[in-house]
Amino acid sequence: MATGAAAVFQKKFKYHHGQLREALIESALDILKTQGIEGLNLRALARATGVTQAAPYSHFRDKDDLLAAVAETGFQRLAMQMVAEATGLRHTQERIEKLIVSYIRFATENRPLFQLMFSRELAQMKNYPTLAMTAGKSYSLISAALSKRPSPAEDTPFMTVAIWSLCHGLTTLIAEEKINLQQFGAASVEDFVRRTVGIFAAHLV
Amino acid sequence: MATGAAAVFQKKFKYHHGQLREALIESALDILKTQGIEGLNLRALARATGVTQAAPYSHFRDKDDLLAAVAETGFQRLAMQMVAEATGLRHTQERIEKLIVSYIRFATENRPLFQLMFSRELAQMKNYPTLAMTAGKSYSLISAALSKRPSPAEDTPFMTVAIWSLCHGLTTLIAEEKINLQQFGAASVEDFVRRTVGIFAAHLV
DNA sequence: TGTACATCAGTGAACGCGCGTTCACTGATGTAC
DNA sequence: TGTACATCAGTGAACGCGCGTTCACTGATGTAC
Repeated sequence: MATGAAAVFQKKFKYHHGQLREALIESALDILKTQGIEGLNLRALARATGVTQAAPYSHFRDKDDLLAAVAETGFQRLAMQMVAEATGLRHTQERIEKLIVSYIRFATENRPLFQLMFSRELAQMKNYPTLAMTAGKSYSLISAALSKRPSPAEDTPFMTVAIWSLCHGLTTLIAEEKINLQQFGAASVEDFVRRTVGIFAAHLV
Repeated sequence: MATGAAAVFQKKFKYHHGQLREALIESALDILKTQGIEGLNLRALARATGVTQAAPYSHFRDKDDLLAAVAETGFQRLAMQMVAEATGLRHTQERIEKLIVSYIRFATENRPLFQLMFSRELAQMKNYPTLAMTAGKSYSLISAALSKRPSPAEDTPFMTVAIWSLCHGLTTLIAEEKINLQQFGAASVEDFVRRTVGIFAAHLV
């Protein structure tokens, strides 16, 4: 069942798996990709990882615990992707645009994972402090880009929420197909974001 | 179980209810308010409406059908509230601000309903054309307000998505408690929105 | 270097419940004559 | 105006399955001596 990266972790013929925790997370990401959130249940997950359905309980307290770990991996990768794609861009507007484009790309290319990351199931999990921290990384990237402007104004906090909300709003609406890029005659996501964020240009110095 | 408005529709002692469809939707809204989405299942719903658990099937094909109807009611009320609160405001910026404030208020005061309206369960329902139409009403309100500017510029379409995304993004982030208004030293939602939307001011003429 | 033993990751099977849905029925309503 | 009958909204009971979780167990691993 599991394909690609997850297969690496499958050592079917050893009784002790060795890195089952990582393998489970990887399989979960696979399942999300191919079957969506609805397809992600512990039994299917165990099956895909080549292990009994009780085995995950050696590594995760319950399903929530596992979902939290999967989501956290998602947030980490999202932040890493944003950092990687925006390296070298020091001009504020360019950098902000790239960060947003990266955010949108991540969401559209990993839609079920993104849905999980912002699902209400996960929002209820107050007991996962590292999750909240990791989730804050992408916000920090945008926040940092804005506060390093040559002439930061006193409206910077509001500018930051505005850009952040714009980023997240655009992304969810695009990912859920409530905004259709083609209708705007935009050549690409880059183009679309440039023209949308451009409206803030005066404030981006 | 059902309280308030829903109670009106409860006629426990008549075999034929008479307006069960409306009563079910009303009870569903009650349940959402008190128990959240997780608490909304057909059995509990029937119980709250004072009817057997098979009764709803005379009015709704299946659970999805019912959820769609509930969500549609939500979209209708949202749009109505926005219209009502923004009546008389003709200055573009004022009107936009009021529409956004109204949107945010609706979401925070009807959080589970709002969650349902934008849930992935609902997003999958392509077979409910009236639902999609009703869902578009609040977008139309913002779009209309912007296109009626004295000097509409050619960036109006992008302006519209930007404002719309800002509106929806702010709202979800506030409703899911990922943005905390107090941290911004904003006196009220109105104040917060004014200062956030204010950043677009130059473009709002 | 080999043996005894604690540890614990994984097995296999079963529990149990929440919940959507179905089915044969019954009671109320309204319309034709 | 009263009676026969079709219609259909609601009843009561049961089906069934997906899925999280538990439990007594077993096989592998590593450490002390």
